[in-house]
Amino acid sequence: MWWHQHNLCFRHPVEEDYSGDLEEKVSIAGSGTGRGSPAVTLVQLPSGQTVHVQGVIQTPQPSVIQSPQIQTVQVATIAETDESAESEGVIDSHKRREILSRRPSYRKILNELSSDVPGVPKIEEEKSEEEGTPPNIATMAVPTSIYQTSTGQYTATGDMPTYQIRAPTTALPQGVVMAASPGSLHSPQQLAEEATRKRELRLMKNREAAKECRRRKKEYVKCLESRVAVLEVQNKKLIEELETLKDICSPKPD
DNA sequence: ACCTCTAAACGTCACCGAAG
DNA sequence: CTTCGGTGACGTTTAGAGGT
Repeated sequence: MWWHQHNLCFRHPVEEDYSGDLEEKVSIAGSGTGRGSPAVTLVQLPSGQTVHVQGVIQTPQPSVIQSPQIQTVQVATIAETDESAESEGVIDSHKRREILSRRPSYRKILNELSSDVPGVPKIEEEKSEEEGTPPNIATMAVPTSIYQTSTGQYTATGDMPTYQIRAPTTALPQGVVMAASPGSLHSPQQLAEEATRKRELRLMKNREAAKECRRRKKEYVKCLESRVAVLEVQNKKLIEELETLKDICSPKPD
């Protein structure tokens, strides 16, 4: 399973897709300066996006590798629970299954990443315009008329593609949802209407959820790309440092 | 101008876990 | 148990690039 791979092997489809060519595509604009200088490095991602990597590389202890390694930690945790499961029984096996079977949401993963890497932006809990709206049927049926995509573009829901327009015309007008109490439904026709209404509502919500999910996924992928770029630079600097130390420490031939 | 290909975005369905 | 939100999978549409 996808998430199994993510946990146990530190492999991730996204990483698999991107890490390979990043090695070639990531270009380092202002390559690392000497030790001690304020190493501000511009890293260009394959997408053209540039990343400043200063904050990440500057660690309190310059010679110690401090990679977040979130996945490794997860593996260790799982291993521990595996051992204790023998003594603790069913409860832990349930938990284990939970960990293994269900992949955390992109928001969770990215937020974990961002807590380890200062340069990584957090995904907002909710979009600001949604925050103010109470969980009330009448208001939540209104899709945002304009929202900003992850690429910074603004999309109006008004200019929908044709296949969206031909969505069932029985859909209620946006923002208006009939509040029919179950007790007031008698005839089969009313029941059918109620079922249709519920279906339309569910579809609409799922539509929005899918959009949001894709947005988060894109953000997550971007985050991983930046992280890869950052780690590449960090790696390069460490190699350079190692070479320098080797030069210093190697016995000189007489 | 017209195809053909491809990447990106979308809508829907099915499934799962969390919450009530 | 039911409801709801998140997400993978799948099929569809669209826009843009490249070839004829």
